[in-house]
This record gives sequence, C-alpha cells and structure tokens, in this order.
Amino acid sequence: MAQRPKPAIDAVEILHRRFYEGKPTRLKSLEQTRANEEIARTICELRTAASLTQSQLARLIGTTASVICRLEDADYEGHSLAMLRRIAGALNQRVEIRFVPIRRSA
Amino acid sequence: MAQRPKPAIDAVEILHRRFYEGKPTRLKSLEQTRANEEIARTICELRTAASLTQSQLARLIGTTASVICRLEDADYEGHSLAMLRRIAGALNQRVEIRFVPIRRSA
DNA sequence: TTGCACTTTCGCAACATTGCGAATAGACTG
DNA sequence: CAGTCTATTCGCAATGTTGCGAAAGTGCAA
Repeated sequence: MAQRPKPAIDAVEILHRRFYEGKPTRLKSLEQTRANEEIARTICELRTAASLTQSQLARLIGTTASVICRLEDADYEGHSLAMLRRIAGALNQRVEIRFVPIRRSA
Repeated sequence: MAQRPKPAIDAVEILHRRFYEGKPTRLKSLEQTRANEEIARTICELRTAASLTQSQLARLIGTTASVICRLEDADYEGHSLAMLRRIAGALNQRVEIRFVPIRRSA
C-alpha cells in the first residue's frame, strides 16, 4: 500500500519538533500523571460505590488486596488496559477508550 | 484471619455469579477481542490520517515499525495504556478512558 | 521483469506489570 | 484496653509487553 512519500516527511519533522524538541520530555509526564491520578480515583470510586472492600474486589478479579491498593495509589503509573478491563468487568462496566485531539492553547 | 462482614459478602457473591459462574470465562474474551480490534483499527486510522507510515510513526514515539505493525494487528491483545498514550501524544491527541455501565438487554 | 516503499512476521533480550504473602498503620467498636 | 476490619507498603518470583533487527510478503510503477 504505497502512498505519497514526499508530503509525509515534512509531517514527521513537524510533529517531532512539536513534541520532543521544544520540551525536555518531562512535560508529557505531567499530563500522564494527572491522568493516572484520575484513573486511581475512578477505580476507588467505582469500588466504594459498589460497597466493596479492596479484598473483595481483589477476589472478584482473581488477585489480592495489595494489588488493588497499588492501583488506587495516585502515584502509581503502571496502569494497564488489561487490569482496567478486569476491574470494569467485575463491576459490570466496560472500558471505553477514545483518542481525542488536543487543542494547544489555541 | 476471620473475616465475615454480613452485608457486603452478598454483593460479592452476586457479582461473582454474574460474571464467573454463568459463563465459561471465554465470553468476556469476545468483548475484549472486539475492543482490541477497534483499538488496532483506530491506531491505523489515526496514523494514515496523519499521512504517516509505520516507520515514521515508530520514529516519532521512539520505536520501530515492527512494533507499530504489532499494535495494528487485529489479533493483538497486549495493548497497554502506556503505548496508546505514546501514540496519541505523537499524533497530538490524548487517550480518554471512561468506565461505562453495561446494559444487559434492558 | 526489476526496483522501491511499505507492511508483516519471527526470534530473543530487556524492561514493566502482576501475583502473592507478610508486616505495618489507621479507624472503629465493645 | 483488646479485637477486628480495612488500607498501605515492601520484597521477590512469574508473567507480559516492549525493543530491535532481519527476513519475507505486498503493491505499485518504470
């Protein structure tokens, strides 16, 4: 599936500058950190809304309480899609993933 | 370690039956499989919409084309949040995650 | 046909997340 | 106070994902 080779090269450079040249690669972590905090809080809210303890939720998805505790830690950055889906499934929910465009201070 | 809270245990059992007793644990994989296919297709669409080849996108996020190819494979089930965010970031997007309740034939 | 760009598959090392138990701390009750 | 339940933290083995190159497959055009 060969497409246009010439206009794409420029896009690569533009995007690259936009995200890796202007910033020390640490800035992106800020947004991710907030996203992780939100995930942790969401898990905790869903669990408590279902009147479940960490141990009970852990048993539902076949793990232990320490794992749930780790997921609900705001500083945790290792959230995986697989784990989120397991939790969602146990709570009769599903994980919806969407890519939404970022508007940069426009 | 005696643990017997009376009110919550019921909820645990109910939820457990709802998801692990009535079905052979394979059914859940079906939904996940479709979700994975959708993710793969979304990545591919976002990439092509940006007029990028797999190699170019790979370079943007600091990996190789084979990795991108693997992510765009509909049969791939190892999608991680970290990778999705890397791709989204390179394409000037962000990954939105939501837990939505499942309606079982309302 | 050849050449070229793109995609796909394979294999394995490196890294990240999970699984799990045990110990600790906090809150609440009798 | 002791007793119980819950939440948190630590460490390490097991599992899973990523990183990467190389080779082969695909489609298009000269």
